[in-house]
Amino acid sequence: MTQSRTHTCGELRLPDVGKTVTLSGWLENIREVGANFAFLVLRDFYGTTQVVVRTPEMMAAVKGVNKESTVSVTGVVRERESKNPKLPTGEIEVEPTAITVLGKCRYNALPFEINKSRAADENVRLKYRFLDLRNPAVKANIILRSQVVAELRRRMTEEGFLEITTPILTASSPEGARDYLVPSRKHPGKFYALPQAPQQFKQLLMTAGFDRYFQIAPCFRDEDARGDRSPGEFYQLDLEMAFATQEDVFDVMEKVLPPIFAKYGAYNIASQAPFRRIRYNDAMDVYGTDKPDLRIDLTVGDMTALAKKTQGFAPFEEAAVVKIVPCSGAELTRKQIDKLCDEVAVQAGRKPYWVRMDEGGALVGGVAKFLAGHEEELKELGMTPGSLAIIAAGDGNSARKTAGVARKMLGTAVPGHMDEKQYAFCWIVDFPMFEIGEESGQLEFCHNPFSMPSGGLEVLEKAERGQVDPLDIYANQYDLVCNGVELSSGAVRNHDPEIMVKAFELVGLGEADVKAKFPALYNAFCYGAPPHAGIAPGVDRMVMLLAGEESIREVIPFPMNKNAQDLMMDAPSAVTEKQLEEVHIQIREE
RNA sequence: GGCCCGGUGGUGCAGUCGGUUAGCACGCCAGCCUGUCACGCUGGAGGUCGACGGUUCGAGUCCGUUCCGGGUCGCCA
Repeated sequence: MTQSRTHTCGELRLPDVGKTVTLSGWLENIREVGANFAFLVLRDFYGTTQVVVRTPEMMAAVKGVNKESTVSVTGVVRERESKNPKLPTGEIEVEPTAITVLGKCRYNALPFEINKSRAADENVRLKYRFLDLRNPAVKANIILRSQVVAELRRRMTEEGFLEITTPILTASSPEGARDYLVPSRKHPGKFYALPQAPQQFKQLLMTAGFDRYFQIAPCFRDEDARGDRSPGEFYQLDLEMAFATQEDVFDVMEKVLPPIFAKYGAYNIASQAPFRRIRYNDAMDVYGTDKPDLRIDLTVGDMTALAKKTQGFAPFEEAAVVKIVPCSGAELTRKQIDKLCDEVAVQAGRKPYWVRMDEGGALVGGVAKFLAGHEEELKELGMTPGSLAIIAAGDGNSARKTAGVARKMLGTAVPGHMDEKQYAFCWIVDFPMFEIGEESGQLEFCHNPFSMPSGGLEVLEKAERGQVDPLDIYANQYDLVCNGVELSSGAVRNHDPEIMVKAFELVGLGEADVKAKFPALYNAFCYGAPPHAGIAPGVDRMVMLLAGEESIREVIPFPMNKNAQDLMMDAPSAVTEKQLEEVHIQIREE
C-alpha cells in the first residue's frame, strides 16, 4: 500500500470514471447478491461510496471481514449500471483490484446498529460513544457544534472582542453552585476549585483595562443533571464589556446570535433586533415563568377575584392566587384533558383544575359547577365558546408556575396555538434585587450580589431609611430566553465598593463579608474600576436549540450520564493509595 | 432526598383475565440469488423476562423489597 487514500468516500462523481483510486473507510455494509457478486458500502467522514465485487479473488478478500472494520480499497472508478439518485456518489462505484483490512472489527455483533444508534439505550451509547458517533446523524450535531463555535468566535472577534483564557484551577467561591474541588499536593488540607464560571476573572480583566473580552469558557458545577443541563461541565460564550450599559450588551447579542440561528438552525427564522423585552414580574404574571416560549400565543389570566366569589370548592376559597389559561379550539377528550393535567402536575408539582365552555357558552366538566353563573367574567378572562381553561390555585408562585406549565402543555397539545418553526428570542429584564428567603424569612439577594441595583447607591440608602421597600428594588440584570429555554443570564455589574457594601448591609452583612467572599474583586474595585456589563449564553444549549434536540447530551461529544459518570472512561474512578497520600487525602470508611 | 414511568435473546419492542412451546422487527450464522442500495428468499443459533422474596396447582404477568435507567421537584444561572 503506497497511499492510504487518494480520495474521500464522499467526493467521486461521473467525471472521475476511469481513474484508479484508493479509498479508505469503515465497511458499513456488505450486500451479497449472487455467487462472486457483492456490493460493499465504504463510509468515511465525508460520505459513502459503493464498491462492487465481481471476482472470486475480491470475494475472498472480504470473506470473514466483519462490518465496521476499516479497509482500504484500490480500484477503478466506473459508471454504475443502475444508479441511485438518493446518494451524492450514486452514479459511480469502484471496482477493486485490492482490498486491505486496516483495522479489524473483532466483533460481528455490535452493542447496537450504527445507523440506529440513537434508538439504543443511552448508557450503552455513552459507553460506546466512539461507535455511536460513527452514525452520521449523531456526528452531525458535533459538526454543527464546531461550526457554531467557529462562527461565534469569528463574529465576536469582528465586534472587537478579544478571546482571553482564564484559570481552570482557581479558588472555591462561596456563592452559587457546589464546587468541584481539587486537592493541593503542595499545600496540605487546601483545595483548588474548578470555576463555576469565569465571572470574577472577567471582571478583573475589565478592571485591568481590557475593553471587550470573550471566551468559549468551560464551567464546572457539581449539581444534578436535567435534560437540558449537563452534569459537571458545560461551555459558555462568556463575554464582558467595559464602560457598557445593558443596551450595549443587548446590542452585541442581537447582532451576533440571529444570523447564526438563522444559518445553522433547524428552523431558518430567528427574531431580529430588538428582541422583545419583558419585565420579570410581567413574565411571571403573563406566562407563568421567567423563560416564556413566545412561539405559543396563550397567556395566563388572573381569576383570584372571581375564585373568591365561588362557593363549595376549598382550593378556590383558600388559595392566595388563582390563575387561568384559556385555550380556544381545544377539542380534547375527557381522557386527553386528564392526561394533560397529570402531566402538568408532574412538571409543576401541583395538580391543576379545568373547565370547558361549550359552543352555547355553558360551562361543562371539571370544576364547572363551582363556576356556574360566572360565564361572563370568564369570557372577560379570555374564555370563548368551544374553549378549554386550565386553572391553577395556590400561593402566588406555585399558582403562576403551574399555570405556566399548563400554558406550555396546551400550546403544544392544541393545534393552532404554536408557530413552532422559528427561534423566538426575548430579554427578561428588571429582576428583583432582593427577596424574602423561604427558609430564613429574611431579606436575601435574589440572584447574585454582583449586579448593580437600578438606582444605585441612592435607592439602597432610601431602602435603608425605610423610604423604599427593598423588594421593589430591581437589579440591572437580564436573562436571554429562546423558545422557552434560558440561554443566559447577565448583568450590569456592581463595580462600586461603596454600593456593594451598602447592598450587603441591606441583607444583614457588611464590608467584612464582601471582603471575605470576594477578596480579589473587592480589592481590585478599590483601585478604579470601569462600569461594566456582560452575559454568558450557554453554548451547549444554543447548539441544542439549533439542532432541535431535546437532550443536551446529543450535542456534547463525550457526555457524562445523568449520574455524572463517564461510562466510557470509567470516571469517576478509584485512585491509588500513593496518589491519595500525595494530596493528603484519607478516605473515610462509610 | 420526594414523586412519576420503565427494565423481556446482541438492539428496539409486543406479550390480553395468571395457563402449558415467551412472539415480532433488526442484527448474527448457513445456503440460494449477476445490479443491489432499508437488497430479496429459505433455514438456523441466540432468553436465569433486572435481582431477591411472597401469593398460587401454575408468575414475564399479581404483591413486597431492592438494584439500575429516564423524567420531574428540590438543587442549579
